[in-house]
Amino acid sequence: MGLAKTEIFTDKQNEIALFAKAFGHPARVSILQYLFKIDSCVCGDIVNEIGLAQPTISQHLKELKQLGLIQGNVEGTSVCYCINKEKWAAMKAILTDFLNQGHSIKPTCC
Amino acid sequence: MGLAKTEIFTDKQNEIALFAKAFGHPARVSILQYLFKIDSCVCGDIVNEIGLAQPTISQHLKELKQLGLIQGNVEGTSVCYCINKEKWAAMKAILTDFLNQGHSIKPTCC
DNA sequence: TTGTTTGATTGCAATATTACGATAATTAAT
DNA sequence: ATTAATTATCGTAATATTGCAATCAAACAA
Repeated sequence: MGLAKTEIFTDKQNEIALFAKAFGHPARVSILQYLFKIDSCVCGDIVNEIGLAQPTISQHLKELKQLGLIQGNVEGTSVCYCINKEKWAAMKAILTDFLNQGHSIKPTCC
Repeated sequence: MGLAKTEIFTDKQNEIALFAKAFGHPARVSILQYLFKIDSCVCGDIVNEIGLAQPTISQHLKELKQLGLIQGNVEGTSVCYCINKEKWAAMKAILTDFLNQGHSIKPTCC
Protein backbone atom coordinates (compact mmCIF):
# COMPACT_ATOMS: atom_id res chain seq x y z
CA MET A 1 0.00 0.00 0.00
CA GLY A 2 2.78 2.43 0.73
CA LEU A 3 0.48 4.05 3.27
CA ALA A 4 1.46 3.90 6.92
CA LYS A 5 -1.37 2.98 9.31
CA THR A 6 -0.71 5.92 11.57
CA GLU A 7 -4.05 5.58 13.35
CA ILE A 8 -3.00 2.50 15.27
CA PHE A 9 0.02 4.20 16.81
CA THR A 10 0.33 6.86 19.46
CA ASP A 11 0.84 10.52 18.62
CA LYS A 12 4.29 10.28 20.12
CA GLN A 13 5.25 7.33 17.95
CA ASN A 14 4.02 9.10 14.84
CA GLU A 15 5.86 12.25 15.82
CA ILE A 16 9.12 10.38 16.30
CA ALA A 17 8.68 8.72 12.92
CA LEU A 18 7.91 12.02 11.20
CA PHE A 19 10.99 13.75 12.56
CA ALA A 20 13.16 10.76 11.79
CA LYS A 21 11.93 10.75 8.22
CA ALA A 22 13.00 14.39 7.94
CA PHE A 23 16.63 13.35 7.94
CA GLY A 24 16.02 9.92 6.52
CA HIS A 25 17.46 11.19 3.26
CA PRO A 26 21.09 12.19 2.77
CA ALA A 27 20.15 15.33 0.83
CA ARG A 28 18.23 16.66 3.81
CA VAL A 29 21.02 15.63 6.16
CA SER A 30 23.40 17.55 3.96
CA ILE A 31 21.18 20.63 3.78
CA LEU A 32 20.74 20.74 7.54
CA GLN A 33 24.47 20.30 8.14
CA TYR A 34 25.21 23.11 5.75
CA LEU A 35 22.76 25.47 7.42
CA PHE A 36 24.28 24.64 10.79
CA LYS A 37 27.78 25.16 9.48
CA ILE A 38 26.96 28.61 8.15
CA ASP A 39 24.95 29.42 11.26
CA SER A 40 23.06 32.27 9.66
CA CYS A 41 20.73 32.87 6.76
CA VAL A 42 21.79 31.27 3.52
CA CYS A 43 20.54 33.03 0.45
CA GLY A 44 20.79 31.08 -2.77
CA ASP A 45 23.83 29.02 -1.97
CA ILE A 46 22.21 25.72 -1.28
CA VAL A 47 21.71 24.46 -4.81
CA ASN A 48 25.40 24.94 -5.55
CA GLU A 49 26.45 23.22 -2.34
CA ILE A 50 24.50 20.02 -2.93
CA GLY A 51 24.78 18.24 -6.24
CA LEU A 52 21.11 18.06 -7.07
CA ALA A 53 18.91 19.99 -9.47
CA GLN A 54 17.20 23.13 -8.28
CA PRO A 55 13.65 21.70 -8.21
CA THR A 56 14.87 18.76 -6.16
CA ILE A 57 16.50 20.98 -3.57
CA SER A 58 13.42 23.17 -3.50
CA GLN A 59 11.32 20.14 -2.70
CA HIS A 60 13.58 18.99 0.13
CA LEU A 61 13.59 22.51 1.56
CA LYS A 62 9.81 22.53 1.42
CA GLU A 63 9.61 19.35 3.47
CA LEU A 64 11.99 20.66 6.10
CA LYS A 65 10.06 23.90 6.22
CA GLN A 66 6.71 22.17 6.61
CA LEU A 67 8.10 20.34 9.61
CA GLY A 68 9.27 23.67 10.97
CA LEU A 69 12.92 22.69 11.19
CA ILE A 70 13.98 25.49 8.86
CA GLN A 71 12.47 28.80 7.88
CA GLY A 72 12.76 30.85 4.73
CA ASN A 73 12.58 34.59 4.41
CA VAL A 74 12.27 36.41 1.14
CA GLU A 75 15.03 38.93 0.49
CA GLY A 76 14.57 40.57 -2.84
CA THR A 77 14.80 37.96 -5.56
CA SER A 78 16.30 35.35 -3.29
CA VAL A 79 15.08 33.39 -0.30
CA CYS A 80 17.17 33.03 2.80
CA TYR A 81 16.95 29.84 4.78
CA CYS A 82 18.10 29.05 8.25
CA ILE A 83 17.59 26.55 11.03
CA ASN A 84 14.70 27.18 13.36
CA LYS A 85 16.62 26.53 16.53
CA GLU A 86 13.60 26.38 18.80
CA LYS A 87 11.99 23.70 16.68
CA TRP A 88 15.26 21.87 16.31
CA ALA A 89 15.65 21.80 20.09
CA ALA A 90 12.13 20.43 20.47
CA MET A 91 12.85 17.70 17.96
CA LYS A 92 16.17 16.94 19.57
CA ALA A 93 14.46 16.45 22.92
CA ILE A 94 11.96 14.01 21.47
CA LEU A 95 14.50 11.98 19.53
CA THR A 96 17.11 12.00 22.27
CA ASP A 97 14.49 10.65 24.61
CA PHE A 98 13.80 7.84 22.17
CA LEU A 99 17.48 7.09 21.64
CA ASN A 100 18.13 7.00 25.38
CA GLN A 101 15.68 4.19 26.05
CA GLY A 102 16.98 1.14 27.80
CA HIS A 103 19.24 2.22 30.60
CA SER A 104 19.33 -1.26 32.04
CA ILE A 105 22.72 -2.72 32.72
CA LYS A 106 21.67 -5.97 31.14
CA PRO A 107 23.84 -6.83 28.16
CA THR A 108 22.26 -7.83 24.89
CA CYS A 109 20.53 -11.07 25.70
CA CYS A 110 20.42 -14.35 23.70
CA MET B 1 12.85 8.53 -9.54
CA GLY B 2 12.44 7.27 -6.02
CA LEU B 3 16.13 6.47 -5.99
CA ALA B 4 18.33 8.49 -3.67
CA LYS B 5 21.59 9.68 -5.23
CA THR B 6 23.70 8.33 -2.40
CA GLU B 7 26.92 8.61 -4.37
CA ILE B 8 27.03 12.38 -4.12
CA PHE B 9 26.90 12.37 -0.33
CA THR B 10 29.45 11.35 2.27
CA ASP B 11 29.39 7.95 3.94
CA LYS B 12 28.52 9.67 7.18
CA GLN B 13 25.55 11.46 5.66
CA ASN B 14 24.27 8.25 4.13
CA GLU B 15 24.74 6.43 7.41
CA ILE B 16 22.76 9.04 9.33
CA ALA B 17 19.98 8.82 6.76
CA LEU B 18 19.92 5.02 6.91
CA PHE B 19 19.61 4.91 10.67
CA ALA B 20 17.02 7.66 10.68
CA LYS B 21 14.95 5.75 8.16
CA ALA B 22 15.00 2.77 10.52
CA PHE B 23 12.65 4.55 12.86
CA GLY B 24 11.05 6.70 10.21
CA HIS B 25 7.98 4.51 10.50
CA PRO B 26 5.74 4.31 13.56
CA ALA B 27 5.56 0.52 13.41
CA ARG B 28 9.30 0.24 13.81
CA VAL B 29 9.28 2.88 16.53
CA SER B 30 6.66 0.82 18.30
CA ILE B 31 8.56 -2.45 17.89
CA LEU B 32 11.76 -0.95 19.25
CA GLN B 33 9.98 0.63 22.19
CA TYR B 34 8.37 -2.68 23.01
CA LEU B 35 11.66 -4.55 22.89
CA PHE B 36 13.21 -1.95 25.17
CA LYS B 37 10.30 -2.11 27.58
CA ILE B 38 10.56 -5.89 27.92
CA ASP B 39 14.34 -5.67 28.05
CA SER B 40 14.86 -9.31 27.15
CA CYS B 41 14.11 -11.70 24.36
CA VAL B 42 10.58 -11.51 23.05
CA CYS B 43 9.31 -14.71 21.51
CA GLY B 44 6.18 -14.40 19.43
CA ASP B 45 4.56 -11.53 21.22
CA ILE B 46 5.26 -8.81 18.78
CA VAL B 47 2.50 -9.45 16.28
CA ASN B 48 -0.10 -9.28 19.05
CA GLU B 49 1.36 -6.09 20.46
CA ILE B 50 1.26 -4.10 17.25
CA GLY B 51 -1.92 -3.99 15.22
CA LEU B 52 -0.48 -5.11 11.92
CA ALA B 53 -0.62 -8.38 10.04
CA GLN B 54 2.06 -10.99 10.65
CA PRO B 55 3.80 -10.62 7.27
CA THR B 56 3.98 -6.88 7.78
CA ILE B 57 5.61 -7.21 11.19
CA SER B 58 7.96 -9.83 9.82
CA GLN B 59 9.06 -7.39 7.15
CA HIS B 60 9.69 -4.58 9.62
CA LEU B 61 11.66 -6.95 11.85
CA LYS B 62 13.74 -7.95 8.87
CA GLU B 63 14.69 -4.36 8.16
CA LEU B 64 15.67 -3.71 11.74
CA LYS B 65 17.67 -6.91 11.77
CA GLN B 66 19.46 -6.07 8.54
CA LEU B 67 20.57 -2.80 10.11
CA GLY B 68 21.77 -4.76 13.12
CA LEU B 69 19.59 -2.91 15.61
CA ILE B 70 17.86 -6.11 16.69
CA GLN B 71 18.76 -9.76 16.58
CA GLY B 72 16.62 -12.87 16.37
CA ASN B 73 17.37 -16.28 17.78
CA VAL B 74 15.38 -19.37 16.94
CA GLU B 75 13.87 -21.10 19.97
CA GLY B 76 11.83 -24.08 18.95
CA THR B 77 8.99 -22.98 16.72
CA SER B 78 9.33 -19.35 17.59
CA VAL B 79 11.96 -16.70 17.08
CA CYS B 80 13.08 -14.50 19.91
CA TYR B 81 14.01 -10.93 19.16
CA CYS B 82 15.86 -8.42 21.24
CA ILE B 83 17.72 -5.14 20.91
CA ASN B 84 21.37 -5.35 19.97
CA LYS B 85 22.56 -2.88 22.54
CA GLU B 86 26.04 -2.47 21.10
CA LYS B 87 24.66 -1.52 17.72
CA TRP B 88 22.05 0.68 19.29
CA ALA B 89 24.74 2.55 21.20
CA ALA B 90 26.73 3.03 18.02
CA MET B 91 23.70 4.42 16.24
CA LYS B 92 22.86 6.62 19.18
CA ALA B 93 26.33 8.13 19.09
CA ILE B 94 26.04 8.95 15.42
CA LEU B 95 22.57 10.44 15.63
CA THR B 96 23.20 12.31 18.86
CA ASP B 97 26.21 13.88 17.22
CA PHE B 98 24.02 15.00 14.36
CA LEU B 99 21.30 16.32 16.67
CA ASN B 100 23.80 18.26 18.76
CA GLN B 101 25.06 20.35 15.87
CA GLY B 102 24.94 24.09 16.26
CA HIS B 103 26.08 24.96 19.74
CA SER B 104 26.28 28.62 18.86
CA ILE B 105 24.49 31.01 21.16
CA LYS B 106 23.06 32.85 18.20
CA PRO B 107 19.28 32.74 18.18
CA THR B 108 17.40 31.76 15.08
CA CYS B 109 18.25 34.50 12.64
CA CYS B 110 15.95 36.40 10.22
C1' DT C 1 8.64 48.02 -20.55
C1' DT C 2 11.87 44.45 -21.11
C1' DG C 3 14.96 41.49 -19.58
C1' DT C 4 17.34 39.02 -15.68
C1' DT C 5 17.66 36.49 -11.66
C1' DT C 6 15.93 33.47 -8.29
C1' DG C 7 13.10 30.14 -6.42
C1' DA C 8 8.56 27.66 -6.57
C1' DT C 9 5.42 24.75 -9.01
C1' DT C 10 3.86 21.38 -12.39
C1' DG C 11 4.09 17.17 -14.69
C1' DC C 12 6.08 13.07 -15.30
C1' DA C 13 8.98 8.72 -14.92
C1' DA C 14 11.27 5.49 -12.09
C1' DT C 15 11.97 3.36 -7.87
C1' DA C 16 10.76 2.51 -2.89
C1' DT C 17 7.71 1.55 0.77
C1' DT C 18 3.85 -0.33 3.11
C1' DA C 19 0.47 -3.78 3.77
C1' DC C 20 -1.54 -8.22 3.43
C1' DG C 21 -3.39 -12.84 1.53
C1' DA C 22 -1.56 -17.06 0.31
C1' DT C 23 1.79 -20.17 0.89
C1' DA C 24 6.12 -22.28 2.27
C1' DA C 25 9.38 -23.75 5.84
C1' DT C 26 10.63 -25.20 10.37
C1' DT C 27 10.04 -27.31 14.67
C1' DA C 28 7.44 -29.54 18.22
C1' DA C 29 3.88 -32.48 19.74
C1' DT C 30 0.69 -36.42 19.21
C1' DA D 1 3.31 -39.63 9.56
C1' DT D 2 0.03 -35.97 10.90
C1' DT D 3 -1.06 -32.07 12.88
C1' DA D 4 -0.36 -27.69 15.07
C1' DA D 5 2.16 -23.49 15.90
C1' DT D 6 5.09 -19.99 14.45
C1' DT D 7 7.64 -17.20 11.33
C1' DA D 8 9.47 -16.27 6.62
C1' DT D 9 8.74 -15.56 1.86
C1' DC D 10 6.20 -14.64 -2.41
C1' DG D 11 3.18 -12.09 -5.07
C1' DT D 12 0.62 -8.22 -5.66
C1' DA D 13 -1.76 -3.73 -5.05
C1' DA D 14 -1.68 0.89 -3.57
C1' DT D 15 0.65 4.82 -2.22
C1' DA D 16 5.00 7.51 -1.36
C1' DT D 17 9.38 9.27 -2.57
C1' DT D 18 12.98 10.96 -5.45
C1' DG D 19 14.62 13.49 -9.30
C1' DC D 20 14.47 16.56 -13.10
C1' DA D 21 12.90 19.28 -17.42
C1' DA D 22 9.84 22.71 -18.34
C1' DT D 23 7.46 26.38 -16.81
C1' DC D 24 5.67 29.94 -13.83
C1' DA D 25 5.91 33.90 -10.50
C1' DA D 26 8.06 37.63 -8.08
C1' DA D 27 11.38 41.16 -7.53
C1' DC D 28 14.82 43.85 -9.26
C1' DA D 29 17.62 46.36 -12.98
C1' DA D 30 18.23 48.56 -17.35
